[in-house]
Amino acid sequence: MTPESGSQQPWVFALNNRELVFPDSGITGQSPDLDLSQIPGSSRMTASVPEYSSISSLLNTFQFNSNASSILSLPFLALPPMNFPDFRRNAKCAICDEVATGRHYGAATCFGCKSFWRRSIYFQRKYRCKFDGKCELKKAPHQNLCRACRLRKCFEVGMNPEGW
Amino acid sequence: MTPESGSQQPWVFALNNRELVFPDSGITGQSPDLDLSQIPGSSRMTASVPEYSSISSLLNTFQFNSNASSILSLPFLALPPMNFPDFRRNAKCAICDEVATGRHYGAATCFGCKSFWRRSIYFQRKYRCKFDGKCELKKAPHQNLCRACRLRKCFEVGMNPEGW
DNA sequence: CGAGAGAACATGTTCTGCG
DNA sequence: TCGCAGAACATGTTCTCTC
Ligand SMILES: [Zn+2]
Ligand SMILES: [Zn+2]
Ligand SMILES: [Zn+2]
Ligand SMILES: [Zn+2]
Repeated sequence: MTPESGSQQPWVFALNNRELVFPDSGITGQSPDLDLSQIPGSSRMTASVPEYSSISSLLNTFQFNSNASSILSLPFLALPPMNFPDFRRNAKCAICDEVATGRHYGAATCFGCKSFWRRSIYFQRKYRCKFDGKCELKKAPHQNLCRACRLRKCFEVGMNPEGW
Repeated sequence: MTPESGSQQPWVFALNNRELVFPDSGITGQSPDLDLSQIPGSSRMTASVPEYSSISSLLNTFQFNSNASSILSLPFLALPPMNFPDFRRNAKCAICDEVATGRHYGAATCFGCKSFWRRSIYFQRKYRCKFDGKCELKKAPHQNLCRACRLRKCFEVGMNPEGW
């Protein structure tokens, strides 16, 4: 699937390593903290977006039609600017099932995952999953998220260990 | 409504200040940490319980038919022993919308409310509600429960400030 | 002003000791 | 062995600072 196919459809572009375009909204801009070359298999990523009225529908469509080799970089790529209409209500944390509060260490995450990442890096934590390494990162009563699976996902999504 | 009316119905009794009876299950026992005289309006409390198969249905029926003057003492009163079948899955925190993990400071609460109470007492915290003093004590993303309303409910339910 | 890093603080979960 | 108080630790939210 390439931008040329399906002529009637608008497209979401990663123009190059540092630029995203949302043609439907007219938003075009550079993202200084975005470096696609560091995300495996995502140096060129496009997706068909038939139509959308909110961030959440855009993200869903983007995810559904994407031909990227790794789905894990999607939340990172698809994150629109903070002033995009609707962002705050609809953006999902790239790590867990919370609402994202903004970009933290390069990814759209909630406050919890932001702090978890900072502390894990600062203390150089090593975790081991008690199960199959595929834990669902969803909050349940009286139980924290699996630390090993949470930290692994932080790395996969490309969170920056050094801040900025 | 008194135990004498509706002869066919089983009853839940607070026999006296320190004893509860669940006739349907045959459970009778003393509860050393139960002192009804300290709960306003609850020195004599009875309720009709037509039938029940689990704690949750018992609690619902108890709450619905109770003629107690204050509904706030119900979770305290209705709490069965920890070894009662089904307790762990069905007991609700007397303060918030979590699952209760046991009796803490005299009430059936979750770990969170247990710690909140201990710290509030230890540090002698005074809180002021930002709203109308009737906040719903239900967890929402990126927001803590209203401290003032939470602590007030802890007192109303009769949590013990001194531990035991 | 707004966004976000890091510190400070509040909250929630697990561990330890005791009865 | 079990229940729970309190301590210890982990997690989550708010504040402060800088850009
Ligand atoms: Zn998260
Ligand atoms: Zn895991
Ligand atoms: Zn609670
Ligand atoms: Zn309140």
